[in-house]
Amino acid sequence: MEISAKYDASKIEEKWYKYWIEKNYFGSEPDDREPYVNVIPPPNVTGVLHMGHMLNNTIQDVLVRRARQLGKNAVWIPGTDHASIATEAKVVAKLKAEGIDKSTLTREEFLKHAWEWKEKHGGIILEQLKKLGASCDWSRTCFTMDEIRSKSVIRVFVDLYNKGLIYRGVRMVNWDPEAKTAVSDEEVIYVEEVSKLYYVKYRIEGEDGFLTIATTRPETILGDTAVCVNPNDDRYTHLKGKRVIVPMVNRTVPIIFDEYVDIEFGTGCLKITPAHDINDYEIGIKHNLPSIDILNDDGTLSEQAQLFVGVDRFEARKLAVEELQKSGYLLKIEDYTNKVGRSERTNAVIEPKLSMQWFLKMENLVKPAIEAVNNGEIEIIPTKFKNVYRHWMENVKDWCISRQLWWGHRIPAYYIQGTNEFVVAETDEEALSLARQKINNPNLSFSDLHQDDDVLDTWFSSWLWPISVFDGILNPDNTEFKYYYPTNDLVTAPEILFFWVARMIIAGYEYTGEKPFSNVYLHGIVRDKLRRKMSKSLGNSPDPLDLIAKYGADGVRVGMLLCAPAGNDLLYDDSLPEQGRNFANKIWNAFRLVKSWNPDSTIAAPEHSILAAEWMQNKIYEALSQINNHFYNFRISDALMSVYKLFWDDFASWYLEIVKPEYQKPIDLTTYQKTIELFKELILIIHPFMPFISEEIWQHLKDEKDRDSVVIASWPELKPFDEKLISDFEDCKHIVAGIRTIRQEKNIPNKEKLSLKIIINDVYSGRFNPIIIKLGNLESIELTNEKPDLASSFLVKTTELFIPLGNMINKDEELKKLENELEYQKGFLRSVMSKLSNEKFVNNAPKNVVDNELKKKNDAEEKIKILEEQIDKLRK
RNA sequence: GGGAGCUUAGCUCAGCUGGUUCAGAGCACCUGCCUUACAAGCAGGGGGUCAAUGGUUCGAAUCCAUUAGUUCCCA
Repeated sequence: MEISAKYDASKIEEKWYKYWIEKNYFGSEPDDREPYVNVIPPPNVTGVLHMGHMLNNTIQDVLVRRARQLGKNAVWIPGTDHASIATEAKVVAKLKAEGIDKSTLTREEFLKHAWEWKEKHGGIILEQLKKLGASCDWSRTCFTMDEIRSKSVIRVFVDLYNKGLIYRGVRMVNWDPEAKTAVSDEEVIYVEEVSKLYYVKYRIEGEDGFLTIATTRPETILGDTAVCVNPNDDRYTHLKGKRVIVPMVNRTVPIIFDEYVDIEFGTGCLKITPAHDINDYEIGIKHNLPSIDILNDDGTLSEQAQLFVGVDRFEARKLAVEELQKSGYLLKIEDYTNKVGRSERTNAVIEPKLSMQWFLKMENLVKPAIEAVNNGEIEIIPTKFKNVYRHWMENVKDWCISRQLWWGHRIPAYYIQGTNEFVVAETDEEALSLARQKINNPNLSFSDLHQDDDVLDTWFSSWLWPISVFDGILNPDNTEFKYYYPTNDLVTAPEILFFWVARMIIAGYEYTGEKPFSNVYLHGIVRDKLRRKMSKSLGNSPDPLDLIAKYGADGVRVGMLLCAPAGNDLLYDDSLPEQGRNFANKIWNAFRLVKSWNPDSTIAAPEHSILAAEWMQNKIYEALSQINNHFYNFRISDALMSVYKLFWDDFASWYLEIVKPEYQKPIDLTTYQKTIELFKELILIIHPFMPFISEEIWQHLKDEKDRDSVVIASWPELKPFDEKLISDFEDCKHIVAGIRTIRQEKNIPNKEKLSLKIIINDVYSGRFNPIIIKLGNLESIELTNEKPDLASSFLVKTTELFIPLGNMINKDEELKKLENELEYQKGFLRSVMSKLSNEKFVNNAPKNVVDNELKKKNDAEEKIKILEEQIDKLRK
């Protein structure tokens, strides 16, 4: 069989993914095994796969595949999120491009377009995840707006309302004038921007004097209802009880006194616009001021502004400045840097705006969720995020859950026309019946009811995700929910710790009385080399599918993981997937080598091969114990690094080099079979990280006893390993390296055989001498008491080794080498002695530490003695 | 303004409750090799006063304090 020297991932990935799906290896049904359950953080229906998804889903897939190999009933639930604002914006834009304005459509017509759009684009990411090798149970794919999930959301809303936890109220909200909806605090991004600070004079009523205020938003002067100074500010105490005239609109408003005002900032005099600033709003309530809302929903000025009506707020700012300048009220303009809030979705500047919204009371809901993380029932990894979580939860504010959009779950509140009453119900029928009771009118008809026009925040559906994917809200007694819930590991980015994770924990305790998952694993954000976030606008994000095509899915997975310790950002660079691809190629070539061998049952296994196999087996168990431990601690990149070194360094560079037969010579059957066994164990450990190449090779190596696919084959069982044997082999490696170094120094070709003399002592076991002979290409190893003449020497621990080289020896060079080594050892001994001669150290330090220092002392003295003898001998 | 974190080799990071050879890994780098599994490779090698200062201790990269730089969260 002809096997390519270069591993070509593109040839096999699709084939094996199809095979896994056909065999339904990723499917799961409740049974008597222990379940292992992860839910995908549902990607947005508007999105396409980006690097963040690659990292997130690679980590999940590694965890799920390993759990499956560990014999658990593993299931990974995929799905998507309807993303109210983002999707509505996309659909509006698409319609606009087709010449259709949203305002000309009815709600039903618009939703029809939205669903069409969703059907067409909504599943793209999930399809792309298959290319990555994601082992999701696709038959369980959910969508936050499908029937079960929608009904669950409505059920929960009604329930919380009936519990008195949902209320309707006028509040200052973050208004996105572009999307024309309120957004939550978490969806506002504050960025420092350069703007201007305008100093404006307000005439004091009935006097000639002025008060000067400083503002960044002169257009809001039109909505001023007071001017405020600090009562401790001596400059203004004489103004008590006076009023000022607001420029442009000539309204008189009171001068009020409140310690909120910072005496140092600006002029120490603050204009108060309760309708358009959260702090002003609170002062307004405290001082009983009226609110004048000068803005329309789209960010243009309203009738109430009196001036610039219908003009956009930023244009109005310019006009206001001109007007103030003309009338002489503008004193000066300064450059000023302040933080401006922008909508995460539309990037529009957020307006604080008073409006009627729905809120969820959080105060009591968060309590069990705080407790669960405090007492470790839910672990957050890395733990530093526990603080962040606690801080947010303890200062949580009521959640504004309504959005002025059409795409989403419509709020199930029905207003009874002609009254100020409303009812909240899961269905139209129930609403009607409740409404009839409420106003005591049995003749009320459905046409007298009007359902709230708003929809719920998208997070109000995703916070139920681990429950609702198993229909646990509507049917809490169903078998699947009982079997699969609570889930195990939630893998996501720290960005959505509050948006999503915290709220899922809250919902978990409120609706199931249990945690929704045991571990929250937060990974970093994928950035470019300059630490910039990957973004479309910067153009610094590679297309993941291109990367998969170029480096193979396995290569990309390894690349993402190698550099992604928990909670640390990943600085993406093409060299990462390249390293992954190279690793795949290494595995491939090791396979090619083994495949090329011709086993011969008539040959006896050479001693070096038997020893190598024994060592390799122990080494695998040693590594496996580390790898298992890394997994236990969610140190996925460390686990991968251990696998990488185990395969590349130990198996390929050492083991295979030892057992490799001479060119075109057959290999003994025992070694051949043992090599295949070891290779298979390695493939099993590699599989979670590199599913495709591991399957390809498994298919070639497996025999009748083995499972049909590596996907369902068991993770190797950890067995005890011989640490002394492993450490003896380390000595053997050092000896081989010592020989190679001498070859390189003296320019001795590998083909030329050498001999090695080892001075007999109590510590050197000689156990791996046959291996040293093979790898060092030695004629012989001779154990002796005589230090030979004309030989190059080196030390491994306290064992002296010599390679006789006759007249190739340069005495001066050898002397110099030995003297350098001697100097180093003497210095080392001095530092050890300084510890040992310190009485306090000897008396206070634990015995094992002191003993260790004594051993270091003895070793150093031994080495010094050896080196001095060698130097003496050379000098003679 | 409040809070949290980070600062260890050129880069990205390990280093658990202070004490295994005056600190490890991967990548990068340097030197020599196209040695029929792999140049997407092999063999060998160099490189860090652990941000600074002070303290606790027999002993500090590790604990404490201060300072500087930096990132994030909240307002």
